[in-house]
Amino acid sequence: MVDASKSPANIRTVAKRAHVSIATVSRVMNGITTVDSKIAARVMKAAADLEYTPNTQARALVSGKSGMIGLIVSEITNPFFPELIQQFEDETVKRGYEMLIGSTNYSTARMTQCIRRMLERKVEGVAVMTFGMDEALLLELSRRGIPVASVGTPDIDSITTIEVNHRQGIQEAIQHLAVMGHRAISYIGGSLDLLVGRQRQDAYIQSMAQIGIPVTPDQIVQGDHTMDGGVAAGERIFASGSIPTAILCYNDLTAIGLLHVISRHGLRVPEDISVIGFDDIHMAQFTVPPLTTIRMSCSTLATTALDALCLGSSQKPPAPIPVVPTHLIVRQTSGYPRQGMPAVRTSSASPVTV
Amino acid sequence: MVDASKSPANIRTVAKRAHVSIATVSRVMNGITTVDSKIAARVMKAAADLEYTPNTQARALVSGKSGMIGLIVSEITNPFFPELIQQFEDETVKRGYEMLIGSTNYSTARMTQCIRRMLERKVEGVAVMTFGMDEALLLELSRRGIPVASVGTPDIDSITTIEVNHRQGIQEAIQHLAVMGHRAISYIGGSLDLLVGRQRQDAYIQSMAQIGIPVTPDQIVQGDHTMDGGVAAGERIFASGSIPTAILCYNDLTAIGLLHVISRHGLRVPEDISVIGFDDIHMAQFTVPPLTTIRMSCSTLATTALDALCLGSSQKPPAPIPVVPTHLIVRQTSGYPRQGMPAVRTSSASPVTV
DNA sequence: GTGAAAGCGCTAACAA
DNA sequence: TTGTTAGCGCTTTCAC
Repeated sequence: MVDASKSPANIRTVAKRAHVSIATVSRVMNGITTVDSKIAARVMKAAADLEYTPNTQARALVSGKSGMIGLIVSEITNPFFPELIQQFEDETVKRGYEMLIGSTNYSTARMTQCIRRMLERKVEGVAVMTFGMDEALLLELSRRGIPVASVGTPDIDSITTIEVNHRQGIQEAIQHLAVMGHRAISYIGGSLDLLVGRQRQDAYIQSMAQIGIPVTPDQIVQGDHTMDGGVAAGERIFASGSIPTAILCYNDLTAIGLLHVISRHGLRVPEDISVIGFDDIHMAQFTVPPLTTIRMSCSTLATTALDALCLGSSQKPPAPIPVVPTHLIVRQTSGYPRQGMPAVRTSSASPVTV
Repeated sequence: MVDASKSPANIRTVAKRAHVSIATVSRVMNGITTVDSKIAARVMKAAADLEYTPNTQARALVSGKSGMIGLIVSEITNPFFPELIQQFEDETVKRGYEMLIGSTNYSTARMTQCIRRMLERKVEGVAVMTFGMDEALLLELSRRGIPVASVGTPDIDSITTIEVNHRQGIQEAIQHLAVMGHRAISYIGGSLDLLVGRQRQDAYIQSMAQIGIPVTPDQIVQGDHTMDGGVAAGERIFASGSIPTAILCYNDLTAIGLLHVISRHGLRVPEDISVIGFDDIHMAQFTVPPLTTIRMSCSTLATTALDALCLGSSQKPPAPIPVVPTHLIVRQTSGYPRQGMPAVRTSSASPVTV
């Protein structure tokens, strides 16, 4: 053991101590097997004694590989993303990479900044999990030779698209509701600026058509993928006076906001209104009552993206578009509708008379 | 505009195009003002034309500064941490750094790995927000000359400790309950392996003593800072048969799990049981009913830690220990207790008549 | 005010 | 199998 308070050991120090050349040290540290095992052992010991860790910067500089993978998410405060990030971190570290994370908060300025940071740090690949992103920015990356895997991007040759089959889960949800007798099923959407916002809304409309109910505009309420947005949308529905028997939400956060509003208005879930979310964040199991929702597996998303980035392998495969499935998870916010319109209860908060 | 698909521009390319030396380019890129403004402009233009971005690796190699700050958190899936990370990201980027994140998941192996990664990447400082961490690991960092700011670490000279005044918020909570007439106030704790777990529990015990109620062992139930832990602890309380009129929880996640259990048992919050959390995660505003909780400001935590890392300034100040306050936020899970024990209701589903 | 040149710590040709 | 050496792209003296 050595006093490491002085400048840390470098490859030369180790070489000297092991009585070999720096090339040999380099080989040993990189697991090149053509080194005599005796010598290798000596080098390892010297490295250990000196607490030597290879300088990543130098290694990156000469090899041109930074050993970092970028992950761009929309907002880290939406619990879905931390769960995704967690998976990502595990996977990247497992593959010997470092994860560089960036969040866009739906702002173009931040997206641009994110991309610039990724470029500067010379990431070896970028996974874009924003579910909708300025195409030009993505092209900027791939134009510079950086592999990009992005969910729900329009067809661009140089970018690996990962499809999420939103349709499937939403269809299951609508049918689940229809089977129980729901007809008045509204939808609180996410931003239509995001591709995923449009996709989920389309899926809702089509699934409704499939059960023979054409959607009217007033059945679609605009949300913004936050709990606050869910609250606002919920309030608008209550204010409209025509309360559906079931509401499908763009995501779980929206649903949680909605549950909050419903409770405030003294109605009960699912007796008065059924609520279905999307994402199946962990929290969904613990809402009151536990949230029926559509699961999108974030571990699948993470591994798919990382695989698509083709790390290790030399070239991208001809890429059959990977598709991530979604499925309905039935918990307790969905149930049989009452006959007719839900009765509004008198409540301490704010009685609504319909 | 130039075809960037070929190898990216470097400092030499730019120098050539601007008809200057690489030293001058370097000066311009680093904002050294001794450069003739005409020349500087020419360099800027050349750089822009070539879409030149300085190579961070090379810069790091020669300067010995990586431009990265490490942030170590316990678990990214506890919403408190993403909120903290968000603040951190904003702050580090604002200060011109990159954030390298690591999560320990309370596992020593992962902590070790985290530290190693930070060391390898030559971070210029590490903020440890795990609220309890192997001291040796922290020393390892500071022994190598890396500034460390850590919350709730025992006195170590080389490490900046950030204190959180858990006591204050918990005292406010207990008094808030006491004033309303609660006497039977239980506590669902976090892991006592974590310093913060011990601190909060002590604060609970002392605050109870302050209102004249010595805590008996059965009033403290062990949780594990997760929603599942909250559920389990709640179930144990119900199973014990002696149900308190109020329960203080180690954190909001625990409280959310507890709310879930209470609802399942057909009791009402706060009429039957008052519940108080800790952290004030954003979600706390949207639970049903909205959660009374103790706020620990994560932006304060982030900026305090970053300031403590003394980035930019040359040396650490003599460091009066920074203290982050906590405060009670009263929402709707706390209220007046009923007289006597809460009545246990027959079913979870059926309407509650009050 | 500007340029030439010496490295930062490492990898990868190439030699031996 | 091992060693020598030439850079990777940049910052930073030190001359001019």
